[in-house]
This record gives sequence, structure tokens and C-alpha cells, in this order.
Amino acid sequence: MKQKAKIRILLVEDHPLYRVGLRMALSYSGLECELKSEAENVEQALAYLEQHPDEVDLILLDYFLPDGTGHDVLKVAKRIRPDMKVLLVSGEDDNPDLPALMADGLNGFVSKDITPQGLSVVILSIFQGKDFFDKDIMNAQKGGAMAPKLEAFSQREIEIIRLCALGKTSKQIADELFISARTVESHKEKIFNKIGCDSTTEMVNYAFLNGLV
Amino acid sequence: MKQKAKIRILLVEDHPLYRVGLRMALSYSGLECELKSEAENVEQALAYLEQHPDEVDLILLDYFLPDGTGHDVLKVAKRIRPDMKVLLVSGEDDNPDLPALMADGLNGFVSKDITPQGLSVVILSIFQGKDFFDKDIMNAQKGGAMAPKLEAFSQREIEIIRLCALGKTSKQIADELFISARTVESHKEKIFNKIGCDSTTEMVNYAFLNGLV
DNA sequence: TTCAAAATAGGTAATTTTACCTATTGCAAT
DNA sequence: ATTGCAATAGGTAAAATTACCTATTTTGAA
Repeated sequence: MKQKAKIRILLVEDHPLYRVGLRMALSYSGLECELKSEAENVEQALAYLEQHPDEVDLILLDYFLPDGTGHDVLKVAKRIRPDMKVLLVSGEDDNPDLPALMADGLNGFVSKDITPQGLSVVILSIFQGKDFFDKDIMNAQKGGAMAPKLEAFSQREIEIIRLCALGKTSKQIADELFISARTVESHKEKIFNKIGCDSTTEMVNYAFLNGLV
Repeated sequence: MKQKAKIRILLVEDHPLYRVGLRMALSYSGLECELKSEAENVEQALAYLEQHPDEVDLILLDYFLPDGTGHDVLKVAKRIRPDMKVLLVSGEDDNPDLPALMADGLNGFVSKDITPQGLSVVILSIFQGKDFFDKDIMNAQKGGAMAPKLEAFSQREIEIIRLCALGKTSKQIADELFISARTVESHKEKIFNKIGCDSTTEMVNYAFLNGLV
């Protein structure tokens, strides 16, 4: 057993300053770790993983990257080596699809607001096999308009959603689409049921948060 | 002339990791500077400035802070010592009101994406009297849906706008803020008049487009 | 201290939205 | 051909929003 082995880490983060911050957090935390490499986008991360499949124990991963998301990195990493740990460091506005990430084997996520100390504790815990999911983020996502499954919208429904998000009333939308206001309302009811909300405003919030606008 | 004096810096940033990143960027940049203190919110920043009005040459300032914005710090700092330099480090989603900030004497702003090297160049340039405004951010703001004048909202109004944008009804907001639903409705009417709209949905649209959410 | 703005709250009537239903038509896949 | 969904539309009653007002208290700045 390599009990006293250093945790070999790959850092994937596009903001240079943040990268420095994480690097320093690691080196001053007292954590027995070794920063194997840093990547500033999906491409670099995947290139490193493919060339050095057995040199990384844990990936410290930002969600939004210039050429994709942390989800892309996660999927490939887990394919290359399923026991590789992946810790997502999520900014407050990233709003990643956590259920999907967890389904793909994510081992943890923490907010970018975490302290260096907190981060090292989480890394160690994950390395030892105990996944860690920041409960504040879980709650934030449960609380807000969540994406249960953002598929299932028909063309017409998306059209309605977008027009609603522009602030139009059912009547205005009806006139614009040459249909009855009652039909617009029918569409909205179906959308509400799919999203799990009960007002236009919540639907608009969902639309903005899920990039439908 | 204290030509070779160190630049005395106050760092105001609420994210611990980012604070480490900036701190390290400063110390490894070769810049002749001295980090006098760090503050993680408006209150701490103002407290330091009031107690040590003559010990800071430049404030490295985040925009969004837990108890206010960098703008609040800027205004007080310039009142305390008009020749104190203030450099705003803005995240991509901060969308600060640059004209207003510049009117209040802001000396520069850069993106959080800046490299440590870039940052030290900007700090030095500002210290020597040459203001620096990242042109990418200027352009982004000109291009995007701009707020004609996003001032004129009171604190309470912004609070109401944000809660509305989360999809809450007047009743829910009232309960959350311990006020009457009629008061919430009064606030909303005033907001509608300022924005020039006549529905919550339009207001939410405005809020998202103008970075109020 | 005085004045203006912000925050508070209410009345009333018109309008809109929403929930919970049913129902018809057309089209596409099995 | 039948099945199923998308799109269409309506009835009705309850709930919420909105417009247009007035009015009080608190607070901050001049």
C-alpha cells in the first residue's frame, strides 16, 4: 500500500490568477500532494491525461473553460481511469448540472469561495475515498429553478418561453404567432409542469439560467 | 521624491482563494510593493482606510463584495485621500457601471483573467499616474445590452428586483422581508416606472440583461 | 434642523394569470 | 392503420397583478 504516497494532482483552470491561488493553496496547506501539471482548457487537460494516464490521482477542475466544460474533462478522465478522482471547483454562477456530473462519477465539488484549508481537507477526504459535495451548492440548486431534465420542450414551447422571457403577455404572444391567447396559456401550463414551476417569472428565470434566451 | 518607495497596497477581495492568488501574483511579480492589509468586505476595507488613511497608495479592489460593491469602497477612499489609486479587478459577470465608477475617480480596471505579469504592469502604470482601463471590458459593455442609467434604483428596489427574478411572488417576497405585500407592490410599481415597463416579467428580463442578477 | 427621498401600507377596480379540466386536428412513427 | 404527441382552443373559478391614487414614518444629506 502506498500509504504515504503524495496525491498527484492535475489542475484545470483557465483564469491565471485563480490558478496561482489554487497552486499556492495546495503548497501551503501542508497537504502531501504534488502538482503534476496545469491545464487552462479542455484540450490541454485531455492531452495530458492521454499522455500520462497513470500519473494523476485527482483532478482539480474548473467548470467553465474556454473550449468546453469540466464535464467534458470528467467524462474522458473516468473513461481513461475510473478510479481517478475528480473534484469540481465551481464558481457561483457556473450552475453546472450536478445530477448529470454525479452520474458520470464526479467525486466532489466545492465553491470557489472555499478557504485553502478547507480545500485541502476536501482533497484529502476524496483521495481517501470519501466523496464530498458542498451542501450549500446542493441547496442553492434545489432552491432555485432547477433543471430536472431540460429536454422535452417542443419547438413551439421554446418559442413561447423565449417570447415570455422578453416580457410579452399571452395576448401579445398570441397576436404575434397568430394563435389564440388560450393556446399560449395551454403551452405555458405544459411548460410549467415540465419545469415544475407555477409562474411565468419562474419560467423566465429558468430560461435565462439554462441558456434558452 | 520617493522614487524608490514601495507601492503600498490594500487588497479587497472576498474569495479566499482569489485573495491568495492576487497576493502571490504581487509577491512574485518583481513589483516593488508592500501588501499593507487585506479586507474581505466593504466594512473591513473602510475600517482599515479610516484607521490608516495615509498608509495605502493603491487599492486592489474586487467589485462584488458580501456587504456591498467596490464602488462603495471607491467613494470613501477618494473622499479620504483623493490621490489614492483604485484599481478594480472585475470578474466577467460583474458588469459594473464603469461610467459611474470613472466619474468617481476610478484609476483603472482589469479583468480577473489578467496574468500576474499583466497585473503588475498595470499597477505600476497606475501608481505612476497613468490610468489603465481594459479595453476588452469597455467593448463588452458597449456591445451588450447596456443600462441606459442603471442608477436610480434604491437598495430595497434592487432587493425586490432580485427576488422577483428568482420567480417569487409579491406575497413570498413580503414574507421574506417581513413587510406587507402591498409594499412590495408599491416598490414594483416604482421600478416599473423607472424601467419603463409594465410587468414583472419585463422587469426580470431587464434584470438579467443588465447584470442585476 | 430641515428637506427630500426611501420605505412603508392601504383602497379600489380592471386586467391577467393560473389550475384543472375537456376536446379537435394533423402529423409522424410503428 | 393505429398510436401518440404537438398544436390548437375553450370553460370556469380562484388568485395574483397592475394602475392610479393617498398617506405615514424613517432616514440621510445639506
